[in-house]
Amino acid sequence: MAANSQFSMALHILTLLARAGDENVKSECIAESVNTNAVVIRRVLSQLNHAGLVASQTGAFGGTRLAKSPEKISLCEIYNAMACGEVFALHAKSPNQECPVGKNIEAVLCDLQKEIDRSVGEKLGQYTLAHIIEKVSHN
Amino acid sequence: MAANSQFSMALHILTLLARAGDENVKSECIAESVNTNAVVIRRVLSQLNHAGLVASQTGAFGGTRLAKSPEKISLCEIYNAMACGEVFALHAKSPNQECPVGKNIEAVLCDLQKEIDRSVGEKLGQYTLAHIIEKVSHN
DNA sequence: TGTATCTGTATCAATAATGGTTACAAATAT
DNA sequence: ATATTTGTAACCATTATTGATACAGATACA
Repeated sequence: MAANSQFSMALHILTLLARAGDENVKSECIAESVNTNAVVIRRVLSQLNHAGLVASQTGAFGGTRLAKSPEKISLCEIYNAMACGEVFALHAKSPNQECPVGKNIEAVLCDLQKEIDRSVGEKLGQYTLAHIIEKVSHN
Repeated sequence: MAANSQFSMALHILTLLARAGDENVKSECIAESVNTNAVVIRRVLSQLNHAGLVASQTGAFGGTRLAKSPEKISLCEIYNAMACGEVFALHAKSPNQECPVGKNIEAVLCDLQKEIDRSVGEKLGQYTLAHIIEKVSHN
């Protein structure tokens, strides 16, 4: 497949967990809603775990639940947890350093990239998981 | 290769064209500065052509030059010309429509995606090619 | 203690996107 | 006419994502 849909999956998963409250939710159960394989879900959950957004338990009656309340989880946190990368990529191979443009363009692009990424983070930071849950419930 | 660096290449190319003024620049010449193949450059130029940002001439002494002054080319126009897609992707496969979350999450994500993309466009729209040229020259 | 259950992760296959390369038709200046 | 240059098609290599199987380790419970 092509484009990275992990952020979308993460929002879907977190919405499901929020609705389950304190209950542990199994990856198999989440996979049914997302319509994919349970391992794909566990891979996303692993990243959300490391970011401290969810808590998982192994063993019988194990599963995953939210580690923070939905109001305290910003979409920016989720986006960063998934390490989705940047809005645009820099040159694949370094440009010709003997050309005045080639020599300087990388630094300029890098600054621009950081600014755009920061802008996306700020925009995402305006919303929390609670907002998403509310919109999903109102449709 | 992995990430899409066409927007970076486009900015590099347009900066080179701006410096050449009225002169036609050959794809081979641009390729040397970008450190890639001339066909890769012509592929990017083709998109910039369709967007009306550059004008190309075939034949001997042909090449490409800017179609508008750098002050009148916003980074948003360039970004859109490259059709780089979206900041994040929606679900690869449609979620389970029998699940209340699966049924509604797609529309919510689609709205969010549009809002984030619009935000990126606005941020990029704050700059023009002239800004990039100036920064490249000042380093 | 033994069993069933569930996570975490390694591994492999399938698909798709990007970039690099060669090739060649069409256009154009001289 | 000839040389030059663009515009594309076609193909390959590399890489990222997703999907799937397998299994070790953890855990609840009888």
